[in-house]
This record gives sequence, C-alpha cells and structure tokens, in this order.
Amino acid sequence: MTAELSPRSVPEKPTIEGLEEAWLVRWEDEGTYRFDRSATRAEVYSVDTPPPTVSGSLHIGHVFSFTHPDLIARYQRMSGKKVFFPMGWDDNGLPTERRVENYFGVRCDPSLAYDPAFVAPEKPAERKISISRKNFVELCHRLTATDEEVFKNLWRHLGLSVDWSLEYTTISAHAQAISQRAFLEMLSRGEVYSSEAPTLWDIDFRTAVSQAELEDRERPANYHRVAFAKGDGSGTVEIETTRPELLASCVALVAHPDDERFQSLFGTTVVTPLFHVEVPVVAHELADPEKGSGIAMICTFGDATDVTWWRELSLPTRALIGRDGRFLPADFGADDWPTRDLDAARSFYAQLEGRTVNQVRATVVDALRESGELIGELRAITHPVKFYEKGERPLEIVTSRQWFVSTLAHRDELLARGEQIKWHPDFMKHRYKSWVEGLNVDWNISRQRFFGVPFPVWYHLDESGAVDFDHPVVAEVASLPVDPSSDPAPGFSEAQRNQPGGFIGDPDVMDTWATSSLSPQIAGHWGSDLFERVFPMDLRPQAHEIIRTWLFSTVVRSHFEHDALPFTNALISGWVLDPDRKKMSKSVGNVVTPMPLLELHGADALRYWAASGRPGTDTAIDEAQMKIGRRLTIKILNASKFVLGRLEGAAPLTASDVTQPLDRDLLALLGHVIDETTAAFENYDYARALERTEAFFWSFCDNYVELAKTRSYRDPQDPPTRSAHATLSLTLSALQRLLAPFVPFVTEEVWRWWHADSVHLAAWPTLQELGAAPLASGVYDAVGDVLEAVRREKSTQKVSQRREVAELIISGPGELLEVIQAGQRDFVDAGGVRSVLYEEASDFSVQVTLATDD
RNA sequence: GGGCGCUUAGCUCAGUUGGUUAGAGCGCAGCCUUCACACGGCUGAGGUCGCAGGUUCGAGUCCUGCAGCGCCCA
Repeated sequence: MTAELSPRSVPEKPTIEGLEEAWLVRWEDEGTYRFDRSATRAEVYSVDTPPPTVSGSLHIGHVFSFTHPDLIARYQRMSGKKVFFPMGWDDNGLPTERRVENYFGVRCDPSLAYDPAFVAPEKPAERKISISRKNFVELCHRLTATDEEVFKNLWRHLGLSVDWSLEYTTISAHAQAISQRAFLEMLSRGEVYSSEAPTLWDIDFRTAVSQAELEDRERPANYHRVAFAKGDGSGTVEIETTRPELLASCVALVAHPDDERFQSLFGTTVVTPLFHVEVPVVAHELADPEKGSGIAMICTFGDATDVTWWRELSLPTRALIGRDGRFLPADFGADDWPTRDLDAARSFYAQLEGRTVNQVRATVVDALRESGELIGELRAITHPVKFYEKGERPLEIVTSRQWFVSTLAHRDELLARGEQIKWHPDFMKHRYKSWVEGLNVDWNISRQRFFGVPFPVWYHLDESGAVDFDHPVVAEVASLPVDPSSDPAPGFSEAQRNQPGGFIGDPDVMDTWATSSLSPQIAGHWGSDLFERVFPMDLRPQAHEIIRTWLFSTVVRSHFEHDALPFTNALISGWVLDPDRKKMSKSVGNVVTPMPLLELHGADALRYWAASGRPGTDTAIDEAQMKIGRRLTIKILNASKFVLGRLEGAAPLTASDVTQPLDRDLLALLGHVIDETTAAFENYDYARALERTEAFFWSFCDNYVELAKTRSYRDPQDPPTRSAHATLSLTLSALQRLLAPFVPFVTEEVWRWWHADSVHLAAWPTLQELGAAPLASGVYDAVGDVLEAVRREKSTQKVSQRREVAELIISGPGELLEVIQAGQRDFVDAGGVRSVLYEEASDFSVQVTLATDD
C-alpha cells in the first residue's frame, strides 16, 4: 500500500473543541452510515438494536450499553461489511401509559366517548381527569414523540453510527401490522390460543401480567392457626394460613401423601369456620410438611400453587377477588358451593362483599377470634410474595380470558435454540437456560390496557348475545393494522357491534414484548426484500436483565415464524453502577443523567469509558476514566500533527522504504497489535482491542517518536530518513484506524488532515499493508531499555532530559549488544549521547555519565 | 434450595493454552517550561494475587473445600 502523503490542512494549534458538532453534520451530509440497500446477506452485518423504552428516564447506562454495539458496528463497517444499524423506540405499553397519566394528570376510561375538543391541562390537576381511550392514546403519541427526540439527541451526540433513515417505533402502523400479522400466523399454526384461566393480576394496573414480569419480594406476614371441624363431628383439624381472608373460597385441605400425621384424614371432609362449607382433605406432593402445621387450605386462588392443586385435583372454583382487588358476590348454596348453614354464610359474607383484601382479613380474623376458631397467637414470618415488577401491591389471581403463546410445549426446542446462540460473555447462556427450564405457564400476551397493539380478532355474538370465543373472526392480512374496537369485523357492519347476532371486538392489547420480540421483523421490514438481506441478524446487543423477556421472546417468535435463530451473537452488557459500586435506582436517587457528563468530557471520552467495560461486566461510573479518554484524544491530535508535519514535502513512500532495524521491529509489533485487536473484535472483546491499541499507541508516542525524531528531521532523500518517514506514516495510519471505533470524532478529524474520505469507511488495518517491512528483532525494546536508563539517570540527578550524556557504557551479552548497536544512532540522538562503549557481560546494565552543565 | 460471576498495588482493572524477578492507568512522590503535546513529558515508591488444602519440576492461572460480595432461577 502506498501511504498517502499530502497533508491537507494540519491546524497550527489543533483542538478538540467543536469537533463533535462539525463531524455530526458532515456525517449526515455525506451519508457515512447509510445502509447499502442493494447488499446481499453475505455482505451485510446487521444489528438488532434494542429499542429503548422512551418513557423511561435517560441515564448513563444508556451511553454505556449503546456504545458497545456501535464499537462492533464500526469495526465491521471498516472490515468491509455493509452495516445495517437501525434505531427503534419502544413506546407502546404500560410505562408510557403511566408516564402520560402522571404527566398530564389523566386516566383512561374506555367507557367515555371521544372528545375532539379535549385539551390536556398545562399542569396535572390534583385529581386525575378521566378521558376516553382515543383521547388517551393521542396523548401517549404526543408525549412519546417528544421523548424520542430526547433520546435521539443523545444518540447523535454520542456518535452512534446509526442509519437514521431506518428509525422505527413499536407503536407505528408498520409495527402494528407486523405484530398483528405475526399473531395471526401463530394463530393459524396453533401456537397461540385463548383461554379463560386463573391469571396473575395486578389490581392497580388492572391487567394480567406474565411470568416474565414477576418478581419475588420478601414481605412480612402472619401465620394464623385456624381450626376446621371434622365432617363427622369427631374433632378439629388445625391448619396455618397467611391468607385467612380467603377462607370463604376454601375448596379443600391438602397435605403431603407421605405425611404420617394426616393419613387418616385423607378421603374425609372438614367444615370451614364461619361459612360452614364442607371440603375434602386431599393429598398432593406440593404440600410442604415443614410449612406451617403441615396441612394447608386450598383456596381459589391464593397463589400459584393453589392453581396447580385446583387443576390437578379437579377442585371447584370459588373465586372471590375481583379485578379491582375487592371481594365479589359469593354464590353460597349453589351446586358446587354447598354450605351447612346458608344463612350464617350469607349474612357474614355480606360484611365482606365489596371490601378490600386487608379489610376482609381484619373482619375474618376478628370473627374467628370471637368464635374461638383462631388458635393461639399470630406467628410473624417473612416470606416471598409475587409482585408485578412495576407494581406496588401483591399480585392476585383472577380468572379471565387471555391469549397465550404456547411455550411450555416447546421447552426443549427453545433450550436447543439457546445453545445455538453465541453468547458474549459465554456464561450468560445460563441466564437463558435457567429461565426456560423454570417456565411454568405459557406466555400470556394479553393486557387489559389501552396503548398497545390490539389483537386483530373479533367474536361472534349469538342470538342471545353470548360470546363465541372459540371461533374468532380474524382480520385479513391485507387490511392490517386493524383496531377491532373501531373497525367492524370482516363481513359485518359497524351497526352490528355489540348486537345479538353481531360481533364484539377483542378489547385487549398485546404485551409490549409481544411486539418488541419482533424487532428483527419490524426493523427489517418482514415481507420485503430487505428482510432477506438482514435476517437473521448478526448481533443482538442488550442488557442481562431482559434476557428472560426480550431475548427469550424474540427467540420464541423467530423459532415459530422462521424456524431459525433471530440473531447469531448476543452481546450482553453489564450494569452501570454508581461511583460507590451501588446499583443505580430511582428510589435511591443515585441515577446519573448523561448529558452533563457528555458536555463536560466529550463524546469520545464517554465512549472510551464505556469501551473499558467488558461484555457482561458491571462497571462503575468513573469520571477519572473519562478524563483519561479525553487525554487520549488530545494525544491523538498532537501525535498526528507531529507525524504529518514530518511528512510534509516528502516524496511518495511505501512500505519498502522501511529499511532500518528499529523501524522494521516497530512494524512487527504493530502487525502483532493488528492481529490481536482484529481477533479481539471478531470475538466481541472490544475492551481488549482498546487496551492493546492504546498501549501500543502510547509506546509509539513516548518511545518510537522520540527515538526517530532527530532522524526524521534529516535530509528526506537519505534512506534512514525515508525509513523513519515511511514508518511514521504507516503506523499513524494504522493507529488512527484502530482507534476509530472508540473515539470516532477525533480520529475522523486527524484522518481528514490527509485523506479525502471518512476514516469510518476506510479499510481496517491488515498485516498485508505493511508488506515485507516488519522484521521482529527486539531492537525496539532493547533500545527502549537503554533510553529508559538514560532518562532514569537524568531524573535521579534532577537535571533536564535535555542534558547531554558524556559517556554511555552498555554491558550485556554479545547478542544483546549487537541488537542494541543496530539502533545506536537513534538512542544517541534521543538521549544526547556523546560517546558509547560496549562491554560484554552476563547481565544487562547501562552506566550513564552525564555531561557537566554548559 | 439450584446455578452463574467476582475477590490481583490506596482506587479502577488487565493478566489469553500453568513457565523466567506479577502488569497498566489513576492517585501519590520527585524532577523537567524539551523545537507534536503543560488539556504535557520523564522517573520512582507501592502487591505473601480472598482463605485452606491438592495436582505439578513449576500455580494468580488447573482441582477440591470454605468465606465474603453481586446476580439469575425456583
């Protein structure tokens, strides 16, 4: 390769001020990161970019984790790939709804009619205003649009090499059409089904939630010991429960089949206190003999185990908790709800109906205490309780109709998919594996909410007005997206909505993951030729806490729809911790916003910090590290200025001009760095690539440049001078490119001092471009040791490094002395040495005699 | 309860298949206004590699156990 040697415009006093805005604009003008739509799949490197939740707050973790895929994207682009790097915004879903509720002080009431004249208040009122679904959704769109601008502004300033023409959102008509189409495909293949089933339910958000959105929280509770009368009147059985309020919904008692204590009870009945309902005593392995008194009551439903018992033991349903968390009317005396004292049951339950869980508990406990059926004192315990991850009150179990994606039946295939993914770091595959192994319910994708993708289905109403859920009317694919709450079912007129013989629309929206799990299909425009050029994606970058949601759900969808992995590599970033290594959280108040840091230290400096965080490793915010990054950028400016200044006016140079042993040895080391960083990038270890490149760069500046400096000022016709010039040129060129993914702004600046086109489209350095010049000899390190000895002596003697050396005596083995001699001219120049003596010895040492001050 | 990761200089971290006196940066100390760079440069001090065993000629690196911290799953 011929080094280009026409420095165009090296500024007198280079500065990093103002670089960012200038290059951002230029990159957009020149279309530097524009995807080549004509590229074939083999030529493409595609990134399945995480669409951030725009209604969440922007924090420094975004800078951290979005820098990582950009490093990879930039490397791949320079390696010759056509990089598909889109950006999406995840705006649909509950987080946006909640933000809109708080921001405007509104609440969605779907029973209200649309008010075209509605204007959101400037400031949220004390009491939330109820508005129609359509008004509510309009506000969601309005707010997310502005939130997206904030994110986009950050991404631009961070220098992400995104092709902004590929921007998408998860609530757009395009995303809705893709999402609805994928749903209908699953429906036709039987991979999704609806069912009326007990479901985990958040009584505040009033929606079902999925297993992936659960979290256990340790909560205090009390064991209440309650006496049940035996059915034959021969005594009592004492159970312990933390949920006495559910006594009315008790359908059985249960103990472990091997538990000696209860053998004689199995097959008999007992009678519930207060409600006098006769229930059987049953055996089941899930009953824990160690827990409480070893025998428990089964209610419909207190927790997930109740659901299992209810299903496996075919117990009746006596659901009491409604969607709002209040107690529903109870049908005592019905066929499957007999009681021995109907009046007593009804009159006591009358005190409970319509009350909340806590109110009912207090009433029931008081009554039990009074009747003497509460035995002894309450026993305080702490136990894990299931919460919606965004919720504040424990989840209840409510029976309702939901759409489920069939995952349990495909567990083994999904585990195999996990094995096929190349995980970075590798150990993150355990997160996926243990999640899939622990699945216990199918994926519930229905949400009883408003701002989301509607299910593209309607249901027939028969002549009596009953709904036929078993034969949904599905939308035509060509008509997507549809909204069944405003569009009539195919073959019906709007007038038939909610009429006997007519139809109703499915009222729910999809779980946000049901749409974002289609990010490859949305970004890649499934159905068009683009999709064939980018799918499966090469890279899925994401944080580890959403392996069980986004990563898992994407694998599920792709497995069903394409019988393929959605992406080849998963690059998992760690968390950003606060400077004290604590997890950042809103409630602790240690969340750091990125813009002030970006303005203070610069984008290159923040990227440098982010690049030092290895995949999967939690990394603390470290402004010191950002300052080091800034120092690196300044060094790049100055070193480039020096080298290009030396090359000014020189005749064209090639690798074959490199003749001096020192120079050839340096290029051998450079070649090694190129090999190592390339291998590191191929292995997604950007942090290692940076570390190697950076170490070599500083060595180049501190040692090589100092050694070769004097030579470089000599007659440009002399071969040794030409050798220095060619080495400086080749090395600077390679270093600017090796550093470009990390610090794109400053490298672009210095690259353009001597090149017409962007460094970010330049070819990644290779060994070939160094030709036959590299020759590892050890001269560079050996001469460096001599130079260090000279510097040490001057430093120890507290004199200027400029002070001359009267005499240098270098001792060591003959072979080493020969190597050193090959670089004598340079260290004599660099050290200001007047005379050199060599002495054979077994150990290496340097004796420095400084010249007297003159 | 099962699993994963981490534990190396005051701080933040590298240490690739086990191989000579364990590395970097920051911080600290001293020196140098040097013709690319004071938004610098040079030099130096500083570690029994969490603990206890084991394998080996040789262990920060491999094996076993333990402890602490963090996380995932149930």
